[in-house]
Amino acid sequence: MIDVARDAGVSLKTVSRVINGEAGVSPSTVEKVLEVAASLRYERNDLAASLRQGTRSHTLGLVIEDLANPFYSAIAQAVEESARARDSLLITGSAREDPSRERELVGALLRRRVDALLIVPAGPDHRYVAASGFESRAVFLDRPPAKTRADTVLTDNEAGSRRAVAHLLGHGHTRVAFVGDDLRLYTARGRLAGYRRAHAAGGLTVIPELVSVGNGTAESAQRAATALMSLPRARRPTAIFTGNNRCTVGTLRALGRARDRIALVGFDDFELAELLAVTVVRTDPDRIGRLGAQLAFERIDGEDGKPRRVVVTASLVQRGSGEIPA
Amino acid sequence: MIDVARDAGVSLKTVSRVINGEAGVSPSTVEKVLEVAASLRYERNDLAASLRQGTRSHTLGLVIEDLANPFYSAIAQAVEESARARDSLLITGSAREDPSRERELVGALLRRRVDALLIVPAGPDHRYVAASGFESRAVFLDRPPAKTRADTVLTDNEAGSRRAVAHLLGHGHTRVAFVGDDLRLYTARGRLAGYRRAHAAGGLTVIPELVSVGNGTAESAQRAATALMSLPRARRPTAIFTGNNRCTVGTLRALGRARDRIALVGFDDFELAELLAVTVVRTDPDRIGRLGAQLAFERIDGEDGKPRRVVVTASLVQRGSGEIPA
DNA sequence: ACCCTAGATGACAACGTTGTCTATTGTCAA
DNA sequence: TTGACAATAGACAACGTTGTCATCTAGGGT
Repeated sequence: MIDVARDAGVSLKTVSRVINGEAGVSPSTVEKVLEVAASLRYERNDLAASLRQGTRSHTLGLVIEDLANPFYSAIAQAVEESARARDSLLITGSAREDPSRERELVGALLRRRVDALLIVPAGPDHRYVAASGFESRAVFLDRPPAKTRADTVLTDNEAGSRRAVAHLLGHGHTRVAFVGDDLRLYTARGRLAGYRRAHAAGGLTVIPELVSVGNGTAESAQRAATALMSLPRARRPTAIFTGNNRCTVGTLRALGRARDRIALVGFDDFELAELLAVTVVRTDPDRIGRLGAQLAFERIDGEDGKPRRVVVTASLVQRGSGEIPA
Repeated sequence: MIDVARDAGVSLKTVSRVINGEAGVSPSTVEKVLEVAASLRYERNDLAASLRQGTRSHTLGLVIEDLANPFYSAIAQAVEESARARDSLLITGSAREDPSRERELVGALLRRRVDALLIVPAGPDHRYVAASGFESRAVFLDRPPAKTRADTVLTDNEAGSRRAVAHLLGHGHTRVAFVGDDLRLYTARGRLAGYRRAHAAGGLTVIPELVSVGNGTAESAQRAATALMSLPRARRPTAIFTGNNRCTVGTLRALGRARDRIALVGFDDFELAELLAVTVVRTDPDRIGRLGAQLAFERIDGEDGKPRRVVVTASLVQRGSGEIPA
């Protein structure tokens, strides 16, 4: 900018005014400055500007589990879209279910002075966010913060799951298996709780050997489903409820040709579910991302009330696999 | 930092030294400073630091088509992973095939002084990147830059596509349809070219009515495939080659139950392709992202040779759908 | 001729860091 | 005792902006 000022024969401040479109500069000066700026390929340094202004960096930070998982990338896409609508850029990092990685990422984003932070939490303790004093500008997505209070956007896991399992029970199944994720995950716990609640509501008891909990990979779900299908016929499930998209994929792989005989409802929609005729409980990552960004921007705009919690409902989408009778 | 200095009774510079782990500070001073820093919840301002240092911002910019498309989100994930390995953060934006959006994003990233830029280009002209003087730190992914030279990582679309179509021809098909994307896309052109080359190599002429080009959505591919299937039997294709993952999905939807009678090979692998027994030409977005990041960091590290071009091969993965005879 | 005002412009400090250089110690060898 | 040197610490400027305030000019009203 100083070069532009020199070449245009004006002061630094005048160039600043022109670049930022401020009033109070004569048209002829504006023209001259813009000309010189263009010829010098001048690009304003936004880092310096936001340092000087001290307030906004026009940047949002997003810490997510895994950008390659369609559920999370849909969230990221929605957040990015919302950020752009507010002239902000998005810095993204994947924590991969590793609490220390989550924490490092959060630290890096804070040091980079993001205006707000959206987090799909992996860790068992988020007091460190509060300790940094940033909890009022943090929004937790898909899972609540632990040992800390902050804005949160969640899916109604339990209700969605209850509905799915009730749907299966309604088709006459009495041996409905659960293939879910590690119970350290909030979402996994909620979904298992819904599974239990549906059983209770239907007057059935949960059969322990039909409940299996994996480690979050499609492979572990595949192994679990294979094991279930290898049970003696009398103990074998006639329906399976899967706890998330990876579990559903793994289970589908395990079922193979048996798909037509086993009822299946999965949590999370996925791209080809329609083609595979898989009945699912549809979560809405786009909505989660958008609502999260909205809460974040409200905080940025000065909202300083108590932590808020928004719950997004999950609805059953019938496509055939969940309607196979017992 | 100034507060820490005051409270610890030392100079600003000493605090800076402690925070950055520089040598030449007595252990007792280090301890005192760290104590005060912790009690004040001090977090270094990386923006100010990189402004002062002037060299690196430890940030990579990524402009991608659509974060929600698994192909691109896999690229993003790979780039983010590589960035982290070099202590950098990733700023991502989706251009959604809109050249002006691409350009805005690039501008925003340059103003934010990213160390390098990775772009999946949407526009028909990238001279603006060269005009900004940043072309030596730009890496183009999946598609080459237009009217400009810069580092590029591409898939070998033509060879992959040739292999796929030759595979179909090898199974006796003589009426192989092409369901592809808008030919303004580099990848779409390369894939169509491979389709033609395979025909030429097999001594066949391309049948115009079997070549359809959509607008990039799964829906347009679905319509195209439906139209193909509605042709009178004698003119109907016995095999279809689809130009990317969205085209494959759309075509699968259109085929529905007819899937068992029509051979199909798709370009791009997708998560459930295995389950659906779809033969594909597998592209490697993870590799593209990693190689792109590698080129970018080499430039950051001072490499200033000519623009480089890396080509990633695409290999045929047989799963059944491509092996249905004519 | 005088003052006043509005418009245009500039000088300067500040944002939060760090690089460079200098000052102050204390230690050791000659 | 002196000088040399290392270890430690601080002063100051600078990175590229922008907010605040001051200055300057021209024009208008009296």
